[in-house]
Amino acid sequence: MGRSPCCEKVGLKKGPWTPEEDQKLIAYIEEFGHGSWRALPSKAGLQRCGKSCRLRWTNYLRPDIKRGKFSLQEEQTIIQLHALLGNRWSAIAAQLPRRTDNEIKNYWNTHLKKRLTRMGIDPTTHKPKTDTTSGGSSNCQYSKDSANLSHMAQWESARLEAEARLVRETNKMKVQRQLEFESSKPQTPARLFLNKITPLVQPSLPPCLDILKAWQSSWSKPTQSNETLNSNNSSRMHSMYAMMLSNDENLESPTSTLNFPGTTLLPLPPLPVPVSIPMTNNNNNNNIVPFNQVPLPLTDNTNNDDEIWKQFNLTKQNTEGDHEDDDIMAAVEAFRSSCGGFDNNIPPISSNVLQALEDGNGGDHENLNESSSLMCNVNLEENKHYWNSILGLVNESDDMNIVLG
DNA sequence: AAGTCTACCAACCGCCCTCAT
DNA sequence: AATGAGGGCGGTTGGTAGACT
Repeated sequence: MGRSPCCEKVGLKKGPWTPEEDQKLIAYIEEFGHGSWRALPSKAGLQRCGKSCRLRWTNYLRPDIKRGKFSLQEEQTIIQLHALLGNRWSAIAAQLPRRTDNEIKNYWNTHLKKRLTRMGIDPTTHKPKTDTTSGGSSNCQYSKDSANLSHMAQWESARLEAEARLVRETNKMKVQRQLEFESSKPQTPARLFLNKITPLVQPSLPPCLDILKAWQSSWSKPTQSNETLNSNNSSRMHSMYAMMLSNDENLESPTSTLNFPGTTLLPLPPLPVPVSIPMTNNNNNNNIVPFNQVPLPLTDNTNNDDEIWKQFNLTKQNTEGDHEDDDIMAAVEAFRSSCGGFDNNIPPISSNVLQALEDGNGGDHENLNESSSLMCNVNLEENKHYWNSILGLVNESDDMNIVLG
């Protein structure tokens, strides 16, 4: 026995909304709020089902929706989060202020997915597609490049997950404090959610700082060992190919500190010092901060990633076998140790992303330890090679586009 | 100019989850 | 515990506009 339909379908209009219908819906909601969606159409004088009204409002009519072209930063965020969360569009949307899950989903399907595919990356797994039908040295080189990309992705994935856990750990303490604080002052209005989020006051922090910081660290700092890289474990790819993918448009981003200046590899400029975002930005929010804007609890702008991973490995040894989340917690501990404690002003990350991470999308935990040692073993020459390889891949991709186009 | 193809995206559909009863 | 309402979510469809032949 199936569910009864949400409304009588007979006589109800379907298809595109007219401006008059939009106006009716807006006027009603602005005056009375949506209340029960099922009851709304008749009250508002609309020949639509409640579900249709809800979709129209949440995906199109809400005043706090940002429309138009996605920025490079947004693209990067989508790809990163998709790699972590898969097709959990609502969770991804929660990290992109003023974008709806539907819009992100469409953008993924029509733009990003194709771009990934064109780059030889499986958009589902975020792994490089392996071509077993052909051989040759160029393919060997490509495999190595892909492996390097994977290793970078492992690092990023680990960082993202560790960050999320780190912030959550901090928030457990903060929520309690905040509740205590809130109970001592008048209640603020509940936040409106755009797919459960609201537009946020953008902090001045450069987006994706965490990832870029990690990149800069791995790039700029020679490491101690020359152990061979193990390339058989691929992981998810994040912003490094987001930049590659964006190459067919404009690599210059107002927020990116990374550039591909032709074929010349230039040192990356120093990143700004992370600034703390106040726990309560503005008055009425749930302290949700875009995923990519959660600052690392760094106390200065020195490069401490190597130290982090040293600490990580030490902690890992001490906690091995305790829990499936040991890797993450070890990383958290490493952060904690290297940073000299938590920054008390770290904002929380939205719960759905954290939940998604916890729900099993941290499936690469087992790679964390390996990726840590891998990253520690990447030497400067290999990093140079890595970036040159990316340039090569990007150029190759462009050439292919020209030929195919 | 007309027909066809392609990309885009708003909207729909059906399943799932939560909550109240 | 079972049931149903309400709403959220992700996959898919279909209309439309622009590009191409």
